[in-house]
Amino acid sequence: MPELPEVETTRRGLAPHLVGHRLDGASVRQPRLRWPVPEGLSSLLAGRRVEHLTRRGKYLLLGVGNGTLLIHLGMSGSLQLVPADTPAQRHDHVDLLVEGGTAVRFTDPRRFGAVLWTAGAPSEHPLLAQLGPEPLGPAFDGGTLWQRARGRQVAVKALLMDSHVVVGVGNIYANEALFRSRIDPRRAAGSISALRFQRLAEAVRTVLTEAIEQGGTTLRDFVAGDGRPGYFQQQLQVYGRAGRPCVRCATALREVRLGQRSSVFCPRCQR
DNA sequence: CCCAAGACCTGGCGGC
DNA sequence: TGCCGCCAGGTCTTGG
Repeated sequence: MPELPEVETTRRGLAPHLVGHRLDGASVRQPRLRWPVPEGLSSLLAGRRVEHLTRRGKYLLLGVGNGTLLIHLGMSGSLQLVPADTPAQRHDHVDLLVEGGTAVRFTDPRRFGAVLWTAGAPSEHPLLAQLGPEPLGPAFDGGTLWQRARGRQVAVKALLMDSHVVVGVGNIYANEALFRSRIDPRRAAGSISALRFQRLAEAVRTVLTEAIEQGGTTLRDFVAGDGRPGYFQQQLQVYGRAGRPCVRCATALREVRLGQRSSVFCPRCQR
């Protein structure tokens, strides 16, 4: 489900209901996520006021004073605001209880997501410390991509999806950004010119920005924290369109697998 | 260091 | 209808 725009959409939906509010604790029904949910989570949170809800890559960071709750949605995770007495379904693993009777409910059928706690600086947490720049921040441009690509044989699409190179670009938006910048996803990263990386970085920026503006991409049942669906799916030009005509030249779009991920591209427009 | 594949999970779909 | 294999928005870990 979630790439950066979906995580950001979730963050924006939840922030007004969390920041400045006090937590009553947490209810953990299934602690076995990607990593175990910390024991004693509820007492760490109980009575604390939420200071901020921010995002680093695809991680949500909930700051509560004595530490930070790190939440990753994995492939199938979502967060929704519900009345705290709403009966839990099979995959509703964790509730963050907000003073006044609401809960932020973490649901994740595949359990690739994570709910972790760090008492120190989040940026020093092992999972965050090695992350590349934010694609919408000032540290990301074609130059950083080109630098990281030098001498590398990996497919440019794999490089783009490497969170140590740049965070937040998952399979959907990698496909879309490569189409927009007319780069063949299979190209060896090190063989691409600085100018073309400039165009790629620009495409990453615009496609993510547009997706955030439209509330993310709704696939299956993604909904933001406030329960509204995203509308970006209608804007996808290649993802999920294998065999259908290219929007630019009408050539049938091709699908190949790169690093076990489906990659769709126009064999004529993308070189 | 670089790269590909495996691992972790569940659910939905197409095909037989 | 039932079963089987494959696919899915992520990313850490392992092995060559």
